[in-house]
Amino acid sequence: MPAWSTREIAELAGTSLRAVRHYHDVGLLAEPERRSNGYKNYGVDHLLRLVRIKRLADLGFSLPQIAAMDDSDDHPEEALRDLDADLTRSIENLEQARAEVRTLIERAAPVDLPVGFIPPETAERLSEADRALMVVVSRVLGPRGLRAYGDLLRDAPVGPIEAAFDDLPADADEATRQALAERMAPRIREMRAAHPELGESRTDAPRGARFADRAIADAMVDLYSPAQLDVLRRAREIVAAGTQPSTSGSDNGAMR
Amino acid sequence: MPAWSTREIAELAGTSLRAVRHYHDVGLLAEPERRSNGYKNYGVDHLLRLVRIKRLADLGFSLPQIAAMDDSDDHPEEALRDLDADLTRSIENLEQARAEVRTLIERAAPVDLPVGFIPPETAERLSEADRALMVVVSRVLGPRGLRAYGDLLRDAPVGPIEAAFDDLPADADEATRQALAERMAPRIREMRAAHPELGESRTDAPRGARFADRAIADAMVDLYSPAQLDVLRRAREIVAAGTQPSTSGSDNGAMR
DNA sequence: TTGCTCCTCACGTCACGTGAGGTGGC
DNA sequence: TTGCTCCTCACGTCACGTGAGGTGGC
Repeated sequence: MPAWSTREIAELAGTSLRAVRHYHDVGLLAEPERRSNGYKNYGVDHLLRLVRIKRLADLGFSLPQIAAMDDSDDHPEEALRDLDADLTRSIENLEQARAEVRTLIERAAPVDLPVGFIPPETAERLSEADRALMVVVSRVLGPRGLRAYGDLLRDAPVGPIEAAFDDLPADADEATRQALAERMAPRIREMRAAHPELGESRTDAPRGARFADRAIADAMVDLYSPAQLDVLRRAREIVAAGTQPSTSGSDNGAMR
Repeated sequence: MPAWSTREIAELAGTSLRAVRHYHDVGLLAEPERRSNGYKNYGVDHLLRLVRIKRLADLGFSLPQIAAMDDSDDHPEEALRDLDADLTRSIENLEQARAEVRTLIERAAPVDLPVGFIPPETAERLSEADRALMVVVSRVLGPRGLRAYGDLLRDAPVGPIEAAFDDLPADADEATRQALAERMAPRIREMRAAHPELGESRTDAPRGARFADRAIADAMVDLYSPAQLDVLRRAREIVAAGTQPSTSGSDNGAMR
């Protein structure tokens, strides 16, 4: 008469002691007879069942799936095909993640910006505030709007005007701000001309153009100093004064 | 001033409401100021942090790993390489499982027997008891012993003698059992001659030859009827009487 | 008497999901 | 007053891991 202890069948089946008890708890494995001292006494039937459970679990079946299978069914074909599909899905998801991770490594790209949104060289020359703003923009715009902003950023000039804006002191006086605004206005005009699609960049925003506008405006208030915001406002006014009044709402000044 | 509600940043970041609260609970995300009514009021800084958490989590980092990262580090190269290795390991494990599942499907093989132990045609012609015994044997022997038994099973004859053994009534009388034993003895002799490696099949048993012997013997007691066991015993006696006494211990009668 | 094995609770893990029960703003 | 949103517990999920505290056999 076979007389295996819990530890023995566990080792025979290649599982842990706790796993055997867990299978008892969830009703996957019947409890065996006890000896007079209360010790469990497992037989061949338990080992067979346990080996089957362990095998199916190793293949990737969940315990409820194993419980639902007919124990006498040697070859549960449908369940196997379903499992194959599940495994394939899982593998694809992990491979997708790994591909992204490898892209990040190879291109030394920042993890925060969505891959492919803007090239790493572009990301590198952006100020902290600009990059933060880009993250907000990337969450709030639809794919079309995102592409428009990405293109804009890629072509964005980087020179003394931009540096002056980035480094503008919080207490810059009237004259300084007005002067900077006047230097920036032509730039904004150029960018809008080069990227007419920006006007419709918020039409496919997932949560609506209004929400996107407010989010971007709010973010700018948070990310730029009052002096910088004042310069942007002045520059937009100059641009507006020199052209037809825009019929679409605010536009946040075509990137600075 | 930005003023997003919990639901709003959750949707902006593409996470669930509960996830945001969970990140608060585990200290990954600071709680924002409250309005007078106790509602949370999130700002751009929270959104940036949340987007980063979500992004890293999607790539496969655990929350503790994310917590351990320097938030100002744009490109945590070492962590990315570690993650790449982790993902590769996970993918390999799943691919291994999928390969086994596909082998099972293609060859319509029974799930209980280890792949490659015996070919499916062989498995198909075994009796219930024999297959159960094989499962026990497969858990108790080492690779060398397993191979020996696999070879033995593959070559095992299937004819009237085996059928007579399988169908032996539990109340078969003396004469019947003795007659069957005499017919089986030559078969056993042949099998032992053809598979001399069987004598050492238990030398690489992971838990020791004694344990393996006892387990197999116990299993046979469970799986065969007393009449069948009696026939095996008689057949082994006949074999032993016609040959030199074996120096190695019991051998469970070379498969049945 | 001393180790060693076995037993039964029962909490911990991981990243949230899912109500329960209550309150504030329109 | 009626929905709708927000809030805070707090238990559930999944497959066990890991002690805690106690007992039996040599």
